[in-house]
Amino acid sequence: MAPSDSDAIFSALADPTRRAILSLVGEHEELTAGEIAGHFDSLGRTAVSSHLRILRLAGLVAERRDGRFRHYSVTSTPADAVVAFLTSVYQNSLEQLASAVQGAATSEDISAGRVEERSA
Amino acid sequence: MAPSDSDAIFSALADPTRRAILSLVGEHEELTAGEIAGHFDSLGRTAVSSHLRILRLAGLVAERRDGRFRHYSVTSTPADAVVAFLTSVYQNSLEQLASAVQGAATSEDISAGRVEERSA
DNA sequence: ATCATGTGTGCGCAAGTATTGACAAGCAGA
DNA sequence: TCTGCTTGTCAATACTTGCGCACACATGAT
Repeated sequence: MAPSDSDAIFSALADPTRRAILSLVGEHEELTAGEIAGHFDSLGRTAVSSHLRILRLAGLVAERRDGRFRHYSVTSTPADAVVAFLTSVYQNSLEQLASAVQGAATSEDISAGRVEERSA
Repeated sequence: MAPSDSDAIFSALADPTRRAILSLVGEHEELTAGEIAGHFDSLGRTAVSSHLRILRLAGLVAERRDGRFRHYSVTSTPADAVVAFLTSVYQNSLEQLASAVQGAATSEDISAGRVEERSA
C-alpha cells in the first residue's frame, strides 16, 4: 500500500466525468465502453476510453474482455484508501463518519451527482 | 449542497500536498499558516496560502483570525459528500465500507454497527 | 475482405501550480 | 506616534499537467 495508490485514486476521482462514469457503472453490474460512451453524447469515444483507462489504472474499475467488447465493473477495494484518508483526517469525528455511512446505507434516496434509483 | 460542492471537495483532495496539509491540520487542533508552511520546506508561503484558500473554499478547513495569525482547523461536514459518493458507487459493498470505517474507529466504541442491505 | 468495437498517439487548448515581488494587517519597541 | 518586523495574502509570470479531439492501429465478428 503506497501513497501513490491514494494519489491515483484521488486524481481519478477529481474529474466529474469520471465520477459520473463510476456512478453509472456502479448502478449496473457491467457496462461496455460503448454503452458508457452512449450515456455521454457530449463526449467522444476516445475521451471515455481515456477516462476508463485512468479509472482502471487507479484500480477503481475492472475490465473483462468478452470478444471484441470490454465490460467494465466497479471494484470495491479502492474505497479502503479513501476511507483510510478520511479516518486519518477526521479522527475526531469518526462516529459522525460512521453514522453517515450507515445512514446512507439505509436511506432510500442517495444523491451524489446523478444517481438513478436501482430498481430492486 | 450542489454537485459543485463535491467537485470542489474532490478537486481539493486531488492534490497530494493539500491532502498532506489536511492530514497535518487534522492531527492538531489548530495550526497557523506559518506552522503549516514550516512543515513543507520545499514549498513557499504563497503556495501554502493558495492551497489553504482552495481547502477553505471547498469547506474542508475553517479559518479563525487571531490578530495577525490565521488558525486553521478541519471541518467535519464535507466528509458527507465523499461518503455520499462512495455509497452511491459501492452500494453493493456498503457493509464493507462501513466495516472499514468502524475498524479504523476502534478507539471509539460504535455500537450501532449494523448495516442492513436495503431490499425492495 | 469488410465492418464494428475499443484503444493508443500526437496536437492544441485550458486549468492548475510554484515562484517572485509587492501589498495589507497587526504587534512590539523606542 | 512612528518605525521596523512578522504574518499572510494578492498580482503577475512561467511552467507543468490534464482534457478533448482527430487519425490511425489492433482485435474480433460476419
